[in-house]
Amino acid sequence: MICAIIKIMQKNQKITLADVAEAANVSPITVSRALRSPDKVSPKARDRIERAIAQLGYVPNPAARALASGRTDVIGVIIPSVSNNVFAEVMRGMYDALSGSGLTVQLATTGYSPLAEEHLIRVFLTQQPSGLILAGHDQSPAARDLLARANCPIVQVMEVGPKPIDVAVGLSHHDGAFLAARHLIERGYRAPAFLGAQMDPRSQRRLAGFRAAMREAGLAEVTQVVTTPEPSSVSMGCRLFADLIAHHPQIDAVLCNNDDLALGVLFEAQRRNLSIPDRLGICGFNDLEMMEAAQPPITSVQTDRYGMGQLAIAQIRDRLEGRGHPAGTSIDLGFALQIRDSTGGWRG
Amino acid sequence: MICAIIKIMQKNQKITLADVAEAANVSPITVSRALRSPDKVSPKARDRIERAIAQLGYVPNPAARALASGRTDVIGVIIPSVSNNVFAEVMRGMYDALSGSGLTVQLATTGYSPLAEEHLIRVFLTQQPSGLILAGHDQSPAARDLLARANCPIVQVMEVGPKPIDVAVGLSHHDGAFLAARHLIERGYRAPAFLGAQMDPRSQRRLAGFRAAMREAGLAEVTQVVTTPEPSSVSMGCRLFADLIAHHPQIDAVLCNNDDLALGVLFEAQRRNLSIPDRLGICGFNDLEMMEAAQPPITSVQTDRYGMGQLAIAQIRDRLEGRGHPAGTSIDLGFALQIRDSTGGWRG
DNA sequence: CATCATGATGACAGCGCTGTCATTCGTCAA
DNA sequence: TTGACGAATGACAGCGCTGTCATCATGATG
Repeated sequence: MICAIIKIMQKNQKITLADVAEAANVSPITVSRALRSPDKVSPKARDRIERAIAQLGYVPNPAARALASGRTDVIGVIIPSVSNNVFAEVMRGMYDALSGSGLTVQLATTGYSPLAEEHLIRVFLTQQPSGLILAGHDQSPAARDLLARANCPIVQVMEVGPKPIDVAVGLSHHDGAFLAARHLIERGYRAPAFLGAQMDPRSQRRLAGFRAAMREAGLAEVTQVVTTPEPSSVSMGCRLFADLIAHHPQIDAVLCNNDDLALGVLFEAQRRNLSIPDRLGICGFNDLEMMEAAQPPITSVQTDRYGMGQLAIAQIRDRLEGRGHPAGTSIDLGFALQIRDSTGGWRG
Repeated sequence: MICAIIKIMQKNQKITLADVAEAANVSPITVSRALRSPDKVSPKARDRIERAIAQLGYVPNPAARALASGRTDVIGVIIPSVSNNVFAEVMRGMYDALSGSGLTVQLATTGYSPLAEEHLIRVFLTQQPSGLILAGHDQSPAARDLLARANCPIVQVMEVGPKPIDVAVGLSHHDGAFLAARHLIERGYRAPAFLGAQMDPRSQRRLAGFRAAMREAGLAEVTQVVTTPEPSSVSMGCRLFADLIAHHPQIDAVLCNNDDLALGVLFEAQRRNLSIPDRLGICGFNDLEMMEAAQPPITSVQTDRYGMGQLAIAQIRDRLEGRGHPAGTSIDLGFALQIRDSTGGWRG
């Protein structure tokens, strides 16, 4: 075996499965099997093969594997944007859940364009992916059509909705915002406003939840809503709030579409010496780590973004192994309103 | 052509290059050429081929392409962690620079482990990538060895250092921190401290820059340094600062390893009613968007993370087209100290 | 001892595309 | 009209691996 290995190394070329086979003195197909389903190869052969692989530093060629098998071991992930820190946590969950699976994530971004999403879905699907992960439920009809025909697990993350294409993992943004808005009302705020940037579908549903709570409380009339299609940021929170308070000084609380905005509102309110939570209540969405650290700590709707990513990958892995939830399942990870000082704190 | 297309569609199978060829009434190889180098195909044929591609919805199979050509159109990107918001901006720059190139990014994370990095480099390199992007200059000797032998462009991002493997795009973290520390001294702070979490090599160099400035000012004796290997976060900033001020109440300024920590320091100082910038100066690193929005706005060392990502991809694209900088080039994107109220503000 | 089931292994072809040549065709100068 | 030349196109083989089926050795069974 040693001399076989030396001979092969001397070729100084890419090490292929055939080289490993030669070194281990078996046929290529046996090496392939040892890699794919080790239990179908005798321990003796397996041992020799493993040793040969280690000594030659063999790494399988995924292109050849994909071509021959028609599968790719690639999970396509289509999200609106990489710089949205909400997705960063989701991605982290995915990468962690991937480990040891031989699967790879292929990330693509739509820039919040449904057409771009449709195109990416089309491209991914022709590539025979092991799975597809999409953000949200608002795929175009054509895209849903493509996806319905797909023969790989499809997970919609971020949100649960009425009709998952296959499996959905997320939460109800409507309900989260509804609960947060109701909390503001319970705390005695009588003129809450909604601040939103980058009004994607999930933001729209949060807004709807806010409105529903206001209607319920008979406050629909006094409610103010300020939104912008521009990306969300802390400075945007400052600007939107400055705009809001300039035109509607009677506002006494703000439900923010996300935590970046909430932090901006906090800063801007501090600049204007509006005392929090007495003069102004602030509530965010997502509960980024910094909400609790802020001064005062900011109330927010906690979402399990890391868990969403993890679970999405886990679902696909389960499916590939014949387990997992059936098509049509929604997994609601829920949310938890984290009540902090910015809305008056916890009153047992 | 129409009836050829109908015939092909009826097979209801994957559309291959051969199908396109049949529909366009040319040989497969001509279709391949039309895709790869359109100028080598007559306009007439090209037109028919393009029409056939559109009507059939043909998408090339990258696995087959990779196998046949020995190239993959994949750029491997190896970074420590996806949840570090510094890398999010870099990634955004990369994705933007990728558009229209047919190239794809394959992201992998090391979890700050040099061994994991070495393994990933090995795996990526055997895959014949179009390029490789690495974070920093601290690859293991074995990894550098592998990389030196690689026959694809390699870009080290985040940092410029003495001996780039191929091309480096970044800045001097030492100098950035040095300048920031000197600024604190110029502002009259006489007992500055350094706060650091997740002390990766770049953080170490920032610390070195801080120390150099302190020595220069003859303040090495009074200097305090608090670090932790744990991940950086706003709450970690609160905790580290609480720890620091408890043991060393004489501290009058803090240079933070990054902006998360700086924000945490701001919040914690506010909780303790330490007035900023009079009782305490705060300086961050990276200049995340929220630094300017904070109350008071926080001084920070601005870095062009988006530009780094963009330039890294642009370098690889240039190289693939035979242009671009020669091996051994370092591109220093520099930094800019953004002086704000948290260190006393700008004094012309 | 013959028969069969079982597990282990191998031969063969082909996945979809592209590199390398060879061939065809039209065009122009001699 | 002929030959030479370049542009356009095609034939062929093979990239590295795996699915399918066939083969072989082994031990269990009656």
